[in-house]
Amino acid sequence: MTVRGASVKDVAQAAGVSLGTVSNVLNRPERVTEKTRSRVEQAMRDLGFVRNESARQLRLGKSRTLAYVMLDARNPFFTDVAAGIDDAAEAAELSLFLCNSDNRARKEAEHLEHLEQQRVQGILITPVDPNSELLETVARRGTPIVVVDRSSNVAGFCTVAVDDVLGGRLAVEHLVDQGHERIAFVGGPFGIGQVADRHDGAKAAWLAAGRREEDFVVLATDAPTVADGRAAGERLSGLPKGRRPTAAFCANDLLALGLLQQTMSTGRRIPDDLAIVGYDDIDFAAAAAVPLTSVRQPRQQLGARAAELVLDEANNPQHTHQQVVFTPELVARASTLG
Amino acid sequence: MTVRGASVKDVAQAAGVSLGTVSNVLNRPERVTEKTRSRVEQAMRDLGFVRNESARQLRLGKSRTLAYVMLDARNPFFTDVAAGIDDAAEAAELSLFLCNSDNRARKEAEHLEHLEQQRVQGILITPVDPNSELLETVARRGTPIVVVDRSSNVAGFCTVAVDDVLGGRLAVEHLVDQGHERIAFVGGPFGIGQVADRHDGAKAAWLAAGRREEDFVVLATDAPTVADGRAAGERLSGLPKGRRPTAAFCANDLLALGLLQQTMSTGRRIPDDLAIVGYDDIDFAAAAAVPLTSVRQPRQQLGARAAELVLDEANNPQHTHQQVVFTPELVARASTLG
DNA sequence: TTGTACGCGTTATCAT
DNA sequence: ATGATAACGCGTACAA
Repeated sequence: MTVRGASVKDVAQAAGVSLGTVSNVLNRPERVTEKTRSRVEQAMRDLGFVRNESARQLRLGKSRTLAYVMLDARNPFFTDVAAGIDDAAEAAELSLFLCNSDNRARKEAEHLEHLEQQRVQGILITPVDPNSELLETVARRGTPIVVVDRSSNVAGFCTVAVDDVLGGRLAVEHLVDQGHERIAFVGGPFGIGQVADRHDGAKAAWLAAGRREEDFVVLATDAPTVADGRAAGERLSGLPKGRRPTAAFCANDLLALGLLQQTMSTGRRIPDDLAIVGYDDIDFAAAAAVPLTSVRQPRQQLGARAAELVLDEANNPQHTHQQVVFTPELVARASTLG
Repeated sequence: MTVRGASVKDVAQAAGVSLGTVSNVLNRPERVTEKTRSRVEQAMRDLGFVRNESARQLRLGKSRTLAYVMLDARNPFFTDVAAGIDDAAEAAELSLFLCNSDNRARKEAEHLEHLEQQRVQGILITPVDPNSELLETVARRGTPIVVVDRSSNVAGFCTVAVDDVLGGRLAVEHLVDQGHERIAFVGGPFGIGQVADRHDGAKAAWLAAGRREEDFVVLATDAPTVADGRAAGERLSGLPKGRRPTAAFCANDLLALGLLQQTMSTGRRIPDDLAIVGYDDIDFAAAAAVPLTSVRQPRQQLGARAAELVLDEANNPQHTHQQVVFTPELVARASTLG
């Protein structure tokens, strides 16, 4: 019964109606008699008819799709952002496609170009490099773009970000308040803007508090992952006791959780032997064995707001670009509170 | 300079060549003189030309896309599976789009239909209900489908799964080996096949070990999340000491981590006061403060194998459907080892 | 290199 | 209410 790739024509023929009627059944069912409509629908089922979105889009000029190009699909922070976007997309009756750039510029570029060629309604992206030319080019060519979780020097699109410098500052001010006199910053690579900003805010706060530069120890990691957090923990343990920091601020919660686990597994206690502050406040942070103090970003809101902006650009001719900056917030928990 | 939606025609005109030549520049650049080619390319840049994937696809009949419809994009297990798929997609030079059904049949159906209409090369899916008619229908209409992490009674597509009944059994046999005489199963909703199978395997193993049915306590949860794991922990604490299980097997690691955290936060010790076994062996499991014993599924392999199968179905006329079942493996860690 | 038929659904027009 | 027909959107492939 089923025919590979039945078209509207085939359906019309099978149902004994004209092509226009089939189209009406699909797009304006109220104009068709109950009886003929059900006959057409039966024919569609019999033939296994599937509307060809390409042909449709070609005619209509736009798709019903939004896309989010994620920096790291395995980091809960980004999937939470995606959830915020998804809610907004659903409300607008669009489907959301998630693409993972996996922190690689090449893959990101391929996704961007592919999406652009698909004529998606808009692209949300947490880019490897927010100042990349390609972003600007794609925006200029006409696809609405919103950069999520980064601001950018480049014009041509909206950005929705959280003030990472401030976040770094909040973390360190908290540690200073707790009386720490030597701390570590754990994070990397510094090519990731979020990491660099958090570091800069942290260091500035440290110096502003009158602490010494040499008491701000930087432990650079290859990637902001749990595994690297554990590795950083091993390096910390290796330091002579006198030079060992009493607290660590990690560029994200994955690093913090790795560090926390490594520290506890060697019998040291948190926060007595080492206080830890993370960043992002992912669900796993509060659920850690020693609940993690973390800098919270409004991640779902970040996504939702970004989606709003991209839809506005897609639909509102009066749209003007804007840079939204949310304020992070420190959530103090047991990992720093004696 | 940039014109909204310049087409090959516009480019041809601007470059002073024919439409066919532009097409050649795009698809068979070697057939075009260096000189005209660069002239055409310059025109493309000037006009901001973007290839229209719809028109292309319409002509070629297929897309360069693979899609994975995930049951829960926020569960690390599924993002790990997605990573496995992504590697395979990349090797085949296809882009992978991730869609999140968020465990809702309606959303899943919309994604499926949309993807089908897009004529994606294949759909990988961890379905809400592997026996749903829609899956079979989509497969019958011609889109290659592979069901991931579930087997199905329905014919018409390949499945790649892990033996969840066996997984449940391994978990409980381990607990029996450790001498536990009363255990809890934490999981739900039971409408999720994975949950039901793990429960069934667990219970069967318990009875097979000669333990009593009433010593197998079921704590049903609303969702397999960290928050629900914590809630289950509170219910456990509420049981009178004599009737309280000494071990818990959780339907996934999220539940286990929640339970672990709640237990420790009330000063009880793991595994002395409560032994815990999780399921999936996500990265966070080993990184928990008390490293979690868990049933490991080969999640990246699961994804990679599924991608292979869907590509085989898409490209090999001799393709025959197959049901692949991987074997899970218990990874014993401190959360059960005294 | 060029010209042109083609893929397929949408929409409009005129006729029945 | 439905039929018949054609123009359209745009890139591709192939004959000339």
